[in-house]
Amino acid sequence: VATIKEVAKRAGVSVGTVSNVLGGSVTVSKRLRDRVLAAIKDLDYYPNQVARSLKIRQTNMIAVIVSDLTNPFHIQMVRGAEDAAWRNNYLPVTFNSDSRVDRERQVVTALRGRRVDGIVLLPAAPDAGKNEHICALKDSGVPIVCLDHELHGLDLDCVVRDNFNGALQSVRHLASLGHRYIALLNVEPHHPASRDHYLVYRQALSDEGLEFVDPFAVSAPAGDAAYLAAKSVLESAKRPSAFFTAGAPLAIAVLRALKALNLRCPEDVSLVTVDDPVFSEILRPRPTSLAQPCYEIGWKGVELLLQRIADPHAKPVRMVLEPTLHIRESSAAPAAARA
Amino acid sequence: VATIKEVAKRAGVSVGTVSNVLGGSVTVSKRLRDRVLAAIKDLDYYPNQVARSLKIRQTNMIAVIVSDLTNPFHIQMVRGAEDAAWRNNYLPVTFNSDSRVDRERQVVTALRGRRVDGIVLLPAAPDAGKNEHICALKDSGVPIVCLDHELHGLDLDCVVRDNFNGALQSVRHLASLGHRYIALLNVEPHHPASRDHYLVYRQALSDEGLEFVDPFAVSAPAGDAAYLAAKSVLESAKRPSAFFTAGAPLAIAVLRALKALNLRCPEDVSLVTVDDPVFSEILRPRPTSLAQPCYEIGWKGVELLLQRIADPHAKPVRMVLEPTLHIRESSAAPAAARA
DNA sequence: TTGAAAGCGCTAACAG
DNA sequence: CTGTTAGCGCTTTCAA
Repeated sequence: VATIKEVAKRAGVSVGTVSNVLGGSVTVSKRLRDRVLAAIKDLDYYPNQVARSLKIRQTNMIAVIVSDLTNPFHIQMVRGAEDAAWRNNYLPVTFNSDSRVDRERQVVTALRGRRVDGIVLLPAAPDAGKNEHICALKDSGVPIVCLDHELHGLDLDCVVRDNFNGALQSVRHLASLGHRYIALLNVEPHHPASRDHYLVYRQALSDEGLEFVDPFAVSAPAGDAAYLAAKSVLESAKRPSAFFTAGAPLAIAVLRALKALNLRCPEDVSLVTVDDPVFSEILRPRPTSLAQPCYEIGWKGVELLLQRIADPHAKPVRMVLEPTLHIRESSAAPAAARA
Repeated sequence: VATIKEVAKRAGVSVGTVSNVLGGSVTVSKRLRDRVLAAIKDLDYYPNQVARSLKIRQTNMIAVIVSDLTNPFHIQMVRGAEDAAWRNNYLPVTFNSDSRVDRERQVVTALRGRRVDGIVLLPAAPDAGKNEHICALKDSGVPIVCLDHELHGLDLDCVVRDNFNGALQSVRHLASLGHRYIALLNVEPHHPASRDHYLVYRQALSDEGLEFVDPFAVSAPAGDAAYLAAKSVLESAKRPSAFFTAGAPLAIAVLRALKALNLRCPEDVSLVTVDDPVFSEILRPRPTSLAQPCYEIGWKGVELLLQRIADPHAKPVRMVLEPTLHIRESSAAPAAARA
């Protein structure tokens, strides 16, 4: 591989001149510039960014770390972050901690040595107290912005989504359709968003003057447990005419339960769910759902990061992005209202 | 950020000594080593890998480029590649070309400057002739291995999957269950694997002495087109008792068609499909499917790459990995055989 | 404008 | 064993 010195020799100029045609602030005469360009082409020369990084003390790379590459939400964040980085002339390099704190630690350690200019991070352990490696990273002065979580006590820039307004919208949509009894199938109780969903659900019910029926608010991780939970709700004497579910796996569970009970959606029971980029495409009926601003989280995340790089001492920002309700086939007026 | 010089000063030794305790081949006396270690800890020193890379002329990074991060197959390849890289003390950095050749070109160009030690690549344009950037990359001496495709005329190491044995196994499985008429729902005709599937399907039928019925072999991209195609086959006077589908979206289409016609799976019609890591989990009945060795492709890809790095002049290797048939609920003996 | 030269932080001889 | 030093390839003063 050719070096700048070889290019200089072949063009009959000094290395300084080559460096200048390569983008220095100094202008080079057309005559020399042409010779240099020709030499570059002849030698198939690519400037060594490693050397350049060492000299200018920045790498022009930003790292994108997510905790679960198999999670479609995370993927969208990666895509958003990548696009924003490219657009700003940074090279996005992405890493997957695979939800393992030790792997995340490895990545972070490697990155420190590699001198990336900044990191957008979707943490592997958002709640647990095991984040000293992040803390050390921050203390060492590497700009970090946290995606989709706030790290307890770390005071980082972060961009998160608003679970409140979204869930509120969903329940209101159902209420405005005429539903009086709306059930909730929530994520497992210890999930970070679980409490939010529950609170907002109750809030929305009372806003709309609807009765809260305790056994209509259930939660389950996914799969058969969720199916059974949904089924039990639907078998109540006073069956709800609508369901709000906190995720696609849960929506699928409700759909299975409906089928098992010979009920139709949306004719007998309406459904609104937190969106999932994959399942929304294939579910029938097409689910009315709350699209999550994941791509935007990634995008805004690197924008925030770039600001932070530009001004390391600014006050940390907390940005919150709204989901959007997409009304599709799974929600309709209840049979009672239509009769 | 601390440098090796500062560490040396604080420990009262030379930089050479620090470098040696940091992993040089030379041994350092315990006394000095302890002082150095202490200084490193005090200063929170992380060796600058950029400088190191410049000096030793290798970065210890390998790049993983896939064309579609939203594709679960690609994700698994990334995971396999990452794990293999970490295990071999390389830092895997992954990139997503988003199926755009221009983005892939950007990535590849950036990587050349960055001097990654090697690249495993799932090309954005496996068939099209628009791969001079890959060609140039190869000519410049960067080790590359190609995943899941062979690049026309480029003579690279590659690791691909075997579509033959897998499809063969699938049809044989159905035949051994007693099915006499097995339909094929193939991917769209111009898809690279389409022809393979078709050929193997016919081969397998003739191996098993089964009749090939031309209208039973159909193809469609996905969604409603696939649904309609499946439905038309199932409405034939002499309906097949089993289906082999070339992917999860197609399997879903068959399932939808069965439901629409009031047929059950596997009681009325059996189904075997090429596996999909996501859908297999949620489909009911659980599909008998041909698991694709995607994780292994990624893993073996970097192993091959490491060999290539070790011996740049070895003859390129073409490694082919077999899928595995997982027998689940969607395949059973046909009603006729059970009666 | 152009060229010469001093490093960026690290490793690897080499000499002591 | 330890210290000194010459670069790795590039950018950036500083003189000419």
